[in-house]
Order: sequence, then structure tokens, then C-alpha cells
Amino acid sequence: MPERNVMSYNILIGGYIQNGELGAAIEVFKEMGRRNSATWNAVITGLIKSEFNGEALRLFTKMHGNGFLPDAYTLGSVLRGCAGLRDLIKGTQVHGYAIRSGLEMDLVVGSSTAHMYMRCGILSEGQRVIQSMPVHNVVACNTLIAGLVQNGCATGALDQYYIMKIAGFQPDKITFVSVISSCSELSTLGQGQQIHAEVIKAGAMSVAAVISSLISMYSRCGCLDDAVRVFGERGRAEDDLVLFSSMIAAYGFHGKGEEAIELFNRMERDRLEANEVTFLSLLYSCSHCGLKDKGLEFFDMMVKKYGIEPHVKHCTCVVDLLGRAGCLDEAEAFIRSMPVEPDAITWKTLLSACKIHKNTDMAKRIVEEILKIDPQDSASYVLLSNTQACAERWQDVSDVRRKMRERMVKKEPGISWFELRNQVHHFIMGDKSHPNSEDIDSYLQELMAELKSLGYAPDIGAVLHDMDVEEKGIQLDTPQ
DNA sequence: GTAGGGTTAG
Repeated sequence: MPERNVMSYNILIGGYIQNGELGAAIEVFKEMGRRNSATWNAVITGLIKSEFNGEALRLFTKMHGNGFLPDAYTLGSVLRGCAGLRDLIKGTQVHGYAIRSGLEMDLVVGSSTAHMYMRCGILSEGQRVIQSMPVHNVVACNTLIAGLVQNGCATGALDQYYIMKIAGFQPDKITFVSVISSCSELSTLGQGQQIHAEVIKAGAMSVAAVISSLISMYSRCGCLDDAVRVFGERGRAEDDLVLFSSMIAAYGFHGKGEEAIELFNRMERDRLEANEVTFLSLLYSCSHCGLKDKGLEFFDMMVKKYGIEPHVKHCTCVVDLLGRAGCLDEAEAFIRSMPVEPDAITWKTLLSACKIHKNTDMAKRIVEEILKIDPQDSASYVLLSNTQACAERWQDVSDVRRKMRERMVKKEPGISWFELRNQVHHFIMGDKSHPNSEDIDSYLQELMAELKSLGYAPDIGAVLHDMDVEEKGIQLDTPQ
């Protein structure tokens, strides 16, 4: 087979992959007597684009074994595969290969390396790789911004967004999705509105992912009306399904279960086929709106009518549904017979229901399950201690606290914040550092008096014992 | 002919 023919086969493979016909591409690949690096790269990339990451990595090993040296194309794809599998060990090996072959600083290889580290939760290494690159482009900036927000550093992501603009890069749809998510994480409505305006100016309002993140941002910032407006003004987005899923969740977040269900019914009428995320939004809405039976009905419908295999997240929603409704035994039985392995969040969902319904015996048992999965989970110890406090079992409360000290488990103090006229004001429990602290406190007392006059009874049992050693320390250390 | 970043739920 002459080299000229290899090239025409490669064109054929490329075309199949572009059309999503991976099977046909692999058929051609198998038939080829001679291949070059581009042949291997095309198939490896095709596999990774369809999320066959493990298969792609095996083919990469085979490529290497056949004497073909990986180039920047290969490494970029393979690193993306490692990121998809969250395989830090393989990812680090590929990074090592990139360094030895002098491709580490290549724009694509560098971004892919950083993305791999950040997907595996190693934010600092990802930041280091991006910052050591001599040249940047919009993709390198996006990699860093997305990595920051996905690793819980939304403030850092927004800082990086302003740095990127100062450096002269034009944000694109992917930048917008990441920074809008950052705003919803931080509930900084003003900043979110400003970015919304930038999205309009940049002409990115037809991108479903962007609209979706705007709906979610407005909803989480407390502006359901704006979320509804963005949803209503959506043009002919190519991917309507994501928008419906976001909007259902937004209604659920605001306690509007009826509206969430109505939207789902509208999807069925319009023959827009719900997917696993739609059902997640729907189950979430039912559990947050006290619609237990409806929720169970939807779970059943998802499996039987739509043929969607339940994911652990769906099951956790069902646990929440049962738990909030007070069906604790049913919830525990559900977890123990679920089709997928429960994770720490599943158990924590039940634990929080134990606190609401003051079931201390079950709480003890559930905490043991959580600590099997995550022994350093401070929130579970605190939740257990609060459950005991609600039931006025003070001896058990101090036992839990003692265990935490013995196991060196530290609880991060809670923090809350809000944005006012482009300024973020934040408060730690017992914090007196805010310049208007006294005024705020006296207004809070007024509000509390008004609440009580309207019949509100605070849950003192839990509140008094919510303050633990670390939080007290911070309260005392805070400058006046 | 082959390369990198994002989405909704929790």
C-alpha cells in the first residue's frame, strides 16, 4: 500500500469520525495494511470524543508498541482521556513523556496537561503548568478558569477572567459558561448581570450551555423571574433539552413543584425526550417541594418508560424524597437495596433526614457508614452531634466531640456572604469584624422579634450546640 | 487526514 493510499484512507477515517460513525472508522482502521501516525491519532481521538477513554488508552499503548512516536496530537487526546477517567497515575506518566519529548510547552499539550491535573483535583499543579507556558490563548485561559471553579475556587476563576480580558483575550462561549457558574456559586447577582450583558454583546445568547448557566445563576441568586425570562426569550437553541432541565431545577429550587412538573408535561406533549439530567432535576424538585408520591412515580417512569438506568445521584434524590417525608426506614431500606453503590452523599442525605426527624439511633448507624467511606468527614460528626443535641442526649454529644478531637477532625467554620453595590460582604459565625456590625446585629434582633411574633419557634436545641471549639476560637480571635 | 477548554443535577 503506497503512502498516497494511507492518506486517502486517513481522509476516509476523518470523515467517519466527523459524522459520529466511529464503528465505520474502526472498520477502515482494521482493514489498513499500512498506517501512519495520523491514522492512529484519528482513531484514538475518535474514541475519546465518544468517551471510550479506556479503549483509547489501550490503543495508545499499542501505537507505541508498533513503533509510532506520539506527537502533540496524540498527547493532547490521550491526556484528555486520562482526565475523563480521572486517572492521575496514567496522566502523570503521559505528562512525563511530554516533558521528555519537548512537547510540554505546546499550547494544546500544555492545556490538556493542566486540564488533566485539575480534573483529578490537583489544582495547584494545573495552575503551575498553565503559568509556566510561554504563550497563552483563549483555550489556555478557559482551562484555568474552568479548573478553578470546578475545584471550588469561584473567586479565583472570576479574578482570572478579568486578568484574561486585560491581557487582550476575547472571552468565548466556554469562558462565559464557567464564569456564570462562578457567579451562581457565589450568588453575586451584580457580577452575573454584568456578564449577561457581555454575553449579549458578544452574540453568545444562542448557545444552549450559556443560556442554561444563566437560568441556573438567576435562580440561585434568588431571581426566579429573571430565570423564567431568560428561558422564555431563548431563541431556537439547538439543544432545548438542557434548558428545560435547568428551568425544572430552578422551579424546584424555589419550591414551585407544580410548575416544575407542568414543564415536564409540556416536554412530553412536545415530544422532547427527557434524559437522565431532566429526571434528576425533576426528582430534586419533588423532594424539595414535598411531593413524595409524585417523585417516586417519576423515578419509576424514568426506569420503565424511558429505560434510563438510575445513577447514584437519582437514588440519592429518592433517599431525600423519602427522608424529608419522614419515611426513614423506607429510605434506609432503599439505600441497602439500591441498584448502584451508595456514596457518602447518599448516606449524608439520610443522616440529615435523621436530624430533621430526630432519629438518633439511626443517625449513629448511618454515621458509621459515612465514616467507612470518608473517615475525615467533619460535617457528619457535626450532624451526628446536632442530632443528639436535638434529642437532648448531652452525653452522646460530648462523646462525638471527643471522638473528633481524638481523630484530629477539624470542622471548617461556616461562612455566608452577599453582594451589595459591587461589594461582597462576608460573615463568619459570631463575626464582629464588619464595620456596621452593631447596626446589623440590632436589625437582626428586630427581625427575629418580628418572626417570633408571627409564630416562628427557633430550633434552639441544635443552634446552641452548633458552635464547636474551632468556631468559638475564631469568634474570639476576630479583630473588633 | 489527526489535537486542547464548557453545559444542566448534586
